[in-house]
Amino acid sequence: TGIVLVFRGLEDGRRQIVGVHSIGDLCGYLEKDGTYNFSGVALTDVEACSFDRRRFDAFVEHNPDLASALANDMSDKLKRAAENMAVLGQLKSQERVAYFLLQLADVYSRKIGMSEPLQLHLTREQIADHLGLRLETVSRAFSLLKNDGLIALVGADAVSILDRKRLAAFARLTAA
Amino acid sequence: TGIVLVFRGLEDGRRQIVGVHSIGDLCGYLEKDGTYNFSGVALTDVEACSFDRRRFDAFVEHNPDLASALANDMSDKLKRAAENMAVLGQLKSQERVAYFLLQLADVYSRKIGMSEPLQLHLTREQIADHLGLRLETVSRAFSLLKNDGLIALVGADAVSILDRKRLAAFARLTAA
DNA sequence: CGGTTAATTGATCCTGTTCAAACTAAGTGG
DNA sequence: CCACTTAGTTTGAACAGGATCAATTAACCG
Repeated sequence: TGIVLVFRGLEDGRRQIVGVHSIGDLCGYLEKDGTYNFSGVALTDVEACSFDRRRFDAFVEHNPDLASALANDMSDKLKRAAENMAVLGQLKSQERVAYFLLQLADVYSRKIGMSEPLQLHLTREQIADHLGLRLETVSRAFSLLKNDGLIALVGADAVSILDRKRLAAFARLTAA
Repeated sequence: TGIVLVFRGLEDGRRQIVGVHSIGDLCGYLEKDGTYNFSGVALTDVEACSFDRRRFDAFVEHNPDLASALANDMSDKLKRAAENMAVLGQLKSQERVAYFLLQLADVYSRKIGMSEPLQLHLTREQIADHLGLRLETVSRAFSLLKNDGLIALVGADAVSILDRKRLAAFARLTAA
């Protein structure tokens, strides 16, 4: 349970949030050698299960079903990662924010049965780090989308999607 | 053998190159369902082996070594993908180009024993699509790096790295 | 050698950054 | 209960890095 942010940081403080892990996600099991290339922060209280690497691998080896589930998970992460590259490389600020919201809505509806309005759990700055923008730009994007009637801001940490269709059209790549 | 570009395209022509596959790489084996989310172009003549999906999976199941090799490959791709996100999200044009060159040099030295000067095999536009820039910006970045004495341009499709140290310092994230 | 494609360079414009100020919401202690 | 603090958000104005448009130059090939 809980939400964990995985990110890559540069020495000068810039950082890129690389994944948002929540309930049921595998996390950090990808390092073969001892090195961790990414850092994580818990945003909420987190409950996690940890496994001994060797024993886990051994167990997987004898459970083809689990192995293929893991492979699927990886392949899914990879797909998502590639998608995010397209977002970071091609989309402009408002498109990125629109995409982010749809992605989030998708995760929520899949993990927990749809909660409207959408709880962000992330500050503007964290969203910005995720999307390769500055917090001010994210804030402006929210305002613009609100003025266009696509979303509504509920407090500072929640959003309602008012016009999903148009929002999706806005985020050229459809999330899911 | 050969070089394949994997990319994600939007309807309006923008596209993000998501991976550069060359000799020995697995390619496109990640789709569990029938859907392909990414496209590929062969830059050079390509020789590839294709396998029947079912039989391949079955074979993997009985070869733990192969299975773990595949898992390693995936995990490596994932690491690289996350790294690229940081590049796309945080670095500025010249840093991206510097990173790209180091990454390329690394691949070459690993796959083929170091070939100096570095053969790009990509047009400025393809590099731009890879780095989330425009071809003009890439060209300017090359020029600037050249004027700073970090690299030398050999014809239009090859580059010599003159000062690897400083170049690496320039690309805040070290490739490899 | 001429013709074609890609690369370079220049000038202008626009998006997002940066710096700064004002505003909001949620605590905290008197 | 209310003034005061603090962290986060919103908004504004000036600036900068890339994008875009356009023209020139270089490399390649028949």
